Amino acid sequence: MTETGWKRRRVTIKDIAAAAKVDPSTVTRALQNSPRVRTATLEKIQRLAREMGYVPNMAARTLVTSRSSIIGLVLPDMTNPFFAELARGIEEEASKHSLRVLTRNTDGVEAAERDAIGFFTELKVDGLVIAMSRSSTEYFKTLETPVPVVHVNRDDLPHHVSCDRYAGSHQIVDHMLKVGHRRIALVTGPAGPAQQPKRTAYVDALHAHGIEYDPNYIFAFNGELQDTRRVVDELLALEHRPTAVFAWNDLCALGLIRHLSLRGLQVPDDISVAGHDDIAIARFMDPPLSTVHWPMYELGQESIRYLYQLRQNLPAQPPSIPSPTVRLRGSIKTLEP
Amino acid sequence: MTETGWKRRRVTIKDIAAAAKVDPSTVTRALQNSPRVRTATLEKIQRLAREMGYVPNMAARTLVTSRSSIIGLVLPDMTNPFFAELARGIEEEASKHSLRVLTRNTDGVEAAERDAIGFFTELKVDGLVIAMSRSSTEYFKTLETPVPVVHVNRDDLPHHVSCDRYAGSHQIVDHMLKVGHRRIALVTGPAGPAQQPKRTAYVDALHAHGIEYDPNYIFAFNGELQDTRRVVDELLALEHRPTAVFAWNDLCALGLIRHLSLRGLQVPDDISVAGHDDIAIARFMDPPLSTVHWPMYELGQESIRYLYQLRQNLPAQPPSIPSPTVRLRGSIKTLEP
DNA sequence: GAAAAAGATACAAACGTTTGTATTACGTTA
DNA sequence: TAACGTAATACAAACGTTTGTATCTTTTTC
Repeated sequence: MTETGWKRRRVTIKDIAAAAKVDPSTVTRALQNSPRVRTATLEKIQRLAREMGYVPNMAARTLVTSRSSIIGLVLPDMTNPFFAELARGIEEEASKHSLRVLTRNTDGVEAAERDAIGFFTELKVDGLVIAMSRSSTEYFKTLETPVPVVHVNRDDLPHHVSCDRYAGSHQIVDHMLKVGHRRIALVTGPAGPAQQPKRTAYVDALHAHGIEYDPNYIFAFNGELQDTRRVVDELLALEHRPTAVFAWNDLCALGLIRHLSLRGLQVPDDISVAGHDDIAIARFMDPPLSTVHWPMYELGQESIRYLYQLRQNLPAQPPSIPSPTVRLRGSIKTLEP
Repeated sequence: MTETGWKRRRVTIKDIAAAAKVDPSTVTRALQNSPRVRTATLEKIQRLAREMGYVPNMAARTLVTSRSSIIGLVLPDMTNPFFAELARGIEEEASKHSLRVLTRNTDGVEAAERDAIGFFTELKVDGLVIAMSRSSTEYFKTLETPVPVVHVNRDDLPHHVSCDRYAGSHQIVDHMLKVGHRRIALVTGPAGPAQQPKRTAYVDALHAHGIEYDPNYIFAFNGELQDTRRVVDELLALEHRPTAVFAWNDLCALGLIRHLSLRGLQVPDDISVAGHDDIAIARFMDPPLSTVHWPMYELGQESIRYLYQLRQNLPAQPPSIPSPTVRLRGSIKTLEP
């Protein structure tokens, strides 16, 4: 008749109630520090709960309150450092509000995204953070979730957290122009809300320096790292090879640098490269990557704060995130003036 | 009296029961394709459920069945590509069993780890995958979780999924020796189960080539990327500078290469570097990193399969994962013989 | 054609909380 | 000291499922 190894029943509120000779409802209230219960009783109950190793049953609680203290996070791929950073920001901030985060990857597939949203509503999450979704504006407009939703990097949707897509890109292209580059290639990524502002910034910056933009210097990158090889091939096939490239993002820049190197071109001596996002490894690349710092971690934090306000029907206004800034490191070369 | 915008009550099993003129219990059974209900009824109910937009209430289900279809994942930091890969493997495999994955980061802090485990039990997860935990063997041995636990990369614990820590390391050091290196430095990481096997493999490989290992060539790296700078400084301060370095992991290698470069040493021409883990960007580094491929994705998958067996009390034996293999790329130079 | 077997469905309790309301106990005031 | 207000606690219903058992039908068997 040994004690250990017995799969003993979990201790519930009723057990505590019995031990304290009190009604279960009183236990609940004591546990949430309600002023309705006398201090002495409250303390006794809390002590008992601790001693007996009480651990609340979330399911039961959720059933009656229909809130789960879970917030759902939908993103393309957390393996991508860019999103991983977001996830950390969200998690950190969520834990301050004692909210938990459940993450689903969608690989940018719209169906997966909708499925994830379905799952989360089923789970009665307290809120939803959706990052970089591919789904259409219409879909979200008609979507009736019983919970608040905050979108990250989707300026076109009602409740979003984002920052200036134009400014950073403009600034870094402008910088390249200022240090003497005249032929600058732009590598664009898969269609999405980030597409247009970057392109406009690029064109504008060129114009401001009296340069007409040349469509031949714009390359479409499909988002897969391997695809950078093709881009490099095309880029080097140009009659007047660009002296600088503004890459879709840092990962893209990484791939470009790699394949340029394979083709015998050193960055930045033979060609300059700028990235976007400033993922953690950017500064450890060789050469360290000059890039636009996109504050994913902070965006994550803000999205939770925003959600939190929304949740209690506060008159929440979209948080304002400072404009992204340019981080100059070693991958852009100053040309002779 | 418009329809839209009304916050209408969620449809429950009872609603369907009413609509189908049948008992709720029959609806439940129909929904889980029980043979106890007549085919005609079953189809009617399922159709109704679809039409009425029924979505099950997880909380209620969990309350009565005490299973949540959620499995908890505890890892140090999903921002780290190494663990991100694991998470994807787990998620992918879990979704095949229609299990969902909830992730918590612990930053390698033991307290955070225990808290996470507590939270997950509270949530009544169906299983727990714990990766690279710092907590002591004793803790886990005495830990009484009501759910099965699988450890990733913890060969010392009862239920684990891992692969040969010795083989890959031995192989890559052996390779460096074979191509002519004689002074090979080892960079070790923070204490953990991976520590000893790597070191032993290193020492053994040296011995096999008739070389006595020199403690001065072993460097302790604290796991923070910035710390690689110090390591490089110490390394270069050596009287007889090593011609090759076996780094703790790929990220460490990245940092080392970076700081070596800052000090004017090119990899692999001036010094060779080998990594460990083979994270996604390893092949895109400059030079592409020679490393030991550690199959985190597969380990993730296996951990779920294992968990699944454990969960139904099958006589589950730890899955066997093939030994990690060496991926030779450009970061190890062949010296003159 | 009656009894037995099987098939289909209904009943009811349970899971562990939370919360609005009812009740009791205790001071306070007139 | 009776009436009252308030503080503390108890009662009971509800949340939406699941599941063992009971009941009612239909089919099979002799």
